[in-house]
Amino acid sequence: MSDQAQEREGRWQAFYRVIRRIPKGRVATYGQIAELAGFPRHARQVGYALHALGRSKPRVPWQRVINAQGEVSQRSAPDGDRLQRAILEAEGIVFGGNGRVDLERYGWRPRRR
DNA sequence: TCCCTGACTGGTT
DNA sequence: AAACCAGCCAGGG
Repeated sequence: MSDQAQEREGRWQAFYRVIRRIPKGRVATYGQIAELAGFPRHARQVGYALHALGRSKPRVPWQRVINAQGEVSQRSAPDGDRLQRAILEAEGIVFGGNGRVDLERYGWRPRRR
C-alpha cells in the first residue's frame, strides 16, 4: 500500500476512534471530531469518512455526529437523516421545535486527551 | 490529470 | 440573517 493511502487510512481510523468514545445520549460535531483526532479544520473529511461507512457494517456510532448548528445533516440517501434522528431520540436526545439539538445540553465534552 | 461534487466550518461581507 | 468564501481532500468521470 502506498504511503499516502496509508496516511489517509490512518486519518479515517483516527476519526472512527474518536467517534467510538462518544457516550450514548451525547452528540459531537464534525469539526469537534476532526479536532480531537488531531486534524483541525478537516470537518468535511469526517463527513466523507462517515459517508464511506455506509457500505459496510459500522462499528461506529455514526448517529452521534451532527453539524455545528446542532442539526442532523442531509445526505444523498433519502431517509438517512430521518433514521439518524430516530436513533438519537431513542437514546434520549430531545430535538427542539426548530429541529435542532441543544449542544449546551447534549454536546459531548470529553475530559482530557 | 483536470473537474466536480460532497454526512463541514468559521470568518467576512 | 443570509450569502459568500477559503480551507480541507476522496472518488469518479
